[in-house]
Amino acid sequence: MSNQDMPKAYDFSTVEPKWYKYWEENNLFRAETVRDKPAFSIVIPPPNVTGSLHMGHALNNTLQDILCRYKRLKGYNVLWMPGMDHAGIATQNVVERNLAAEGLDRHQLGREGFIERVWEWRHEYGGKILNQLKRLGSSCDWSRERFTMDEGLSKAVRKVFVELYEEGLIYRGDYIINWCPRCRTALADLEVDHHTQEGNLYHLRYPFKNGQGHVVIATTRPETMLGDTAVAVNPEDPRFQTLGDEELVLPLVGRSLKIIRDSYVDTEFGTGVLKVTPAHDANDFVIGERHGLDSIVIMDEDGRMNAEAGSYQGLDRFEARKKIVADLEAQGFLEKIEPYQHSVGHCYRCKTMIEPILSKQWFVKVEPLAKAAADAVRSGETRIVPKMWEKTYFDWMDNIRDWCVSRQIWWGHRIPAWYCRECGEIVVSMEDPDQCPRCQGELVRETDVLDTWFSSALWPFSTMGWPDQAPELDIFYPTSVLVTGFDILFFWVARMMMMGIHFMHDVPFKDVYIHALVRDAEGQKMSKSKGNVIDPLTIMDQYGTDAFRFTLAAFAAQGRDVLMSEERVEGYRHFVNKVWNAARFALMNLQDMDSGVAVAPEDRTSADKWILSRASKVSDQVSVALDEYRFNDAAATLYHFVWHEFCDWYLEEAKLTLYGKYRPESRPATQKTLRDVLSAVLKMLHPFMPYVTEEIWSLLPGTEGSVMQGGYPRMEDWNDDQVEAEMGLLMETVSAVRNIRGEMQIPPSREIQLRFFSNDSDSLNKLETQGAYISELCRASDILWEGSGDRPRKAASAVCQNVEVFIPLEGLIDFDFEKKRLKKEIDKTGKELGYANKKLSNEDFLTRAPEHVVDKEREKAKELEIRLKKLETNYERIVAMSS
RNA sequence: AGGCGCGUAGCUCAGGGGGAGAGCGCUACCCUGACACGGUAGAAGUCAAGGGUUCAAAUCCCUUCGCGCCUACCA
Repeated sequence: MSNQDMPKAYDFSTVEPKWYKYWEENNLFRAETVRDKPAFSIVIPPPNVTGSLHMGHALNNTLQDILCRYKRLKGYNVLWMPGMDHAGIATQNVVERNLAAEGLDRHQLGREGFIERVWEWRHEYGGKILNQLKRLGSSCDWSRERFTMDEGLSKAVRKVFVELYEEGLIYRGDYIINWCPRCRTALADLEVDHHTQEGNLYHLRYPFKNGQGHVVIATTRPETMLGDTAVAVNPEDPRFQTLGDEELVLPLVGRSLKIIRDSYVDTEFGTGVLKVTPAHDANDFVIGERHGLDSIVIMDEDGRMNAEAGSYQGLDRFEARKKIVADLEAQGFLEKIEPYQHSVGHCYRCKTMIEPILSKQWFVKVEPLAKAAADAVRSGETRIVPKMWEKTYFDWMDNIRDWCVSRQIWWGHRIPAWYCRECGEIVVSMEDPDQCPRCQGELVRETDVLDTWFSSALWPFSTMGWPDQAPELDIFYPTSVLVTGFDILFFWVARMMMMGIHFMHDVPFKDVYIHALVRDAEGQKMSKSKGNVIDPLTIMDQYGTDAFRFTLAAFAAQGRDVLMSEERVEGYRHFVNKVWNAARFALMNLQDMDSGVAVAPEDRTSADKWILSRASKVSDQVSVALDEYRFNDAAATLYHFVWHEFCDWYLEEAKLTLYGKYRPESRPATQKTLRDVLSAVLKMLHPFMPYVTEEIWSLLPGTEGSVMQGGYPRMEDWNDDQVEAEMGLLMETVSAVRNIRGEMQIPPSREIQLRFFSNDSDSLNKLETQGAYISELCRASDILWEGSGDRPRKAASAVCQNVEVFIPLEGLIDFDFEKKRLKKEIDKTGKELGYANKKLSNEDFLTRAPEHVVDKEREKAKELEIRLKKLETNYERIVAMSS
């Protein structure tokens, strides 16, 4: 393919589709179970089977892909383990909705039938997100794709459950849990979202049994009074010191209530009297335990009142509230209702208001696991990046509560526990038991399934074949890094730490890189309900995957949220196009290149040596940035280098040699330089923009295979500070002349004369050897290298380091304007000099500041002084001219 | 209620003790044989406010104000 086939504008839509297929067909993402290369491994945060790609996924997976592609270039044996999560409640909800559309519900199908339907759904519609990840360019090893409900992972889950049970770290008990009446399941504390909302504080009168008055209690949930088994006051509260052992009568119910003393009661809140409902409030439950109170559950799993609620049985909890309040009022037990704002828990899946209910659930005793997990971070075995998240992690680990792992749904890992009908024995085992080992009685299996996060907690080792012996475990565990958002730090990261350490005796990852959340341009969290969601697929359709990925990387600064806006993506689309056109230029000029030709250092022009030196430094900087997860730095470094050094300066200079205008004999060396630097650029950019770099690579002469093969560019030999300084002066000079041209409104077509003066013959000589560049880049027809001597009288001037340049342009220069321009320069230089001198005259600065800082300041002052003198001389000359 | 983070150019953000930066936008000139998704040049900031530490503070510490987030059992 020649440049004639390369369109002027990069068209991602024709380029992108072919390459992903090529990569997959050539197994370029395949991890090997060999040990002759260093290993680098990442497990993907498994997306939900129900999920579709959103901005969070796009950021998360782009960053992982950048690391994986970068490490592959660096010669690592890379495993990026992909897979999906069965997402218990979410998936069950989706399938139940589909059933509802057919007029069915899951109970009509029965457990087996329903689960079958879920599997059908999973195979037919689930996991479309994986194709979206491919669209994004994710270089996962798809041959190893796993699912949290597949056979191997189910085995791992069962083994972990059984072992923890045998170790006494899993138990079953009555506990107050968060109940979602819509999902009809228990939820872990973490699965409850609290938001403040408007409610009422109801003040109720509870009369004394002896008929002598009443106490007033305050509650936000009056319907729970039906389950009250005591009333509590603070033992320190002076208002209740005279209270004896009188009992109260619970209104509407007639039950006798003791008055207990408990320091939990806040004397400041409400009336200082607390109704105690152990079965429906987490705090009351604790108080009930302390005082040996009865617990009366008054609701069923739908949130309707049960038989314990007497005449209210069958009413929904909110209807019951209305009716109870009305009845209390009618009977004179309602003192007042005041509006009250309070925080109420909602199901994180379906947003239904949760109800705390006492019930029998399975728990993991996590304190010992959490302690080990915290210690592993404290000791540095696992590093959390950025470090600020460590504190959050420790706070949670140190105050952790037991983890309720049973869920009353059907889709998930069914708990491997059996109950004996005869003797009540509980059997937990790897193999399904036939009969009770104690009394040979009939066993029934637990109907609950495990929390989805139970299986994802095992992800780093279950995906690699555990509990079987698998070479992957030896080679790739612990994984190198986990890339994730902080929103699942507790749900997932913390639990993987606990399980990994406990079962693998080693941390699951060496680094945890926590990236930002993606928000919209206003800083709002993107959510469907707010309607501010930007769909990554739409963005990719419009701007191309490479531009999108580069945008994500460029704005993924540590500890900051990413505000996504389309303008930015558009900006980086321009960058992709710039890269494309730089390649187009290169290909036009490399047609006749002899790849085999030997190039000696002296064959190269200064510009060649300069760009090689710059590329060398940039490759180091990008490397260091990526090693430290500073994706935005890496992206910015590349952007600046490619656009503002390679394109703006090098290509312009290379044109002279390539077109035979300057050192035509260096053409082969410049061709080789151009090719080599472009090739290095493609490799460095490849992790960020895989598609366009692969396309250009395939067109570039002298390349073979994929851009991701053959290693990261090694260019340390090209480092050359001297040539960089030389080119620095050239660029400064050219910019100074262009500045004058611009400010003086000298038309670009107008050629000018330049006259250089300097008492430093070395600098002048070096510039002179590059006179051709200067004349081309400044559009100067005539350059005089004068060293010392009389400065031209009618000319604009500039000072660049130790060189002065004059542009004699009688008739074109507005001398008043030149006067103003020079004055501005003089003021600026004078100000800087004053500042430097002030520092240098400060005795404390001279004695206390480090020597190199003082030296630098002295040097600066000296340079500024010389510069100022020259500027002033030139200024006076102009003044003399115009008077 | 505690904890964390953030206030830097018109916008979006880097930087994080010794010369205020980038992208976009804006202004002027230019379709020069890679690119107008482009080129050259330019204007633009009391680095939220106040105090402290230091020879030196946008940067470290404290306070205040504004914004965001996380955690929590005030009925």
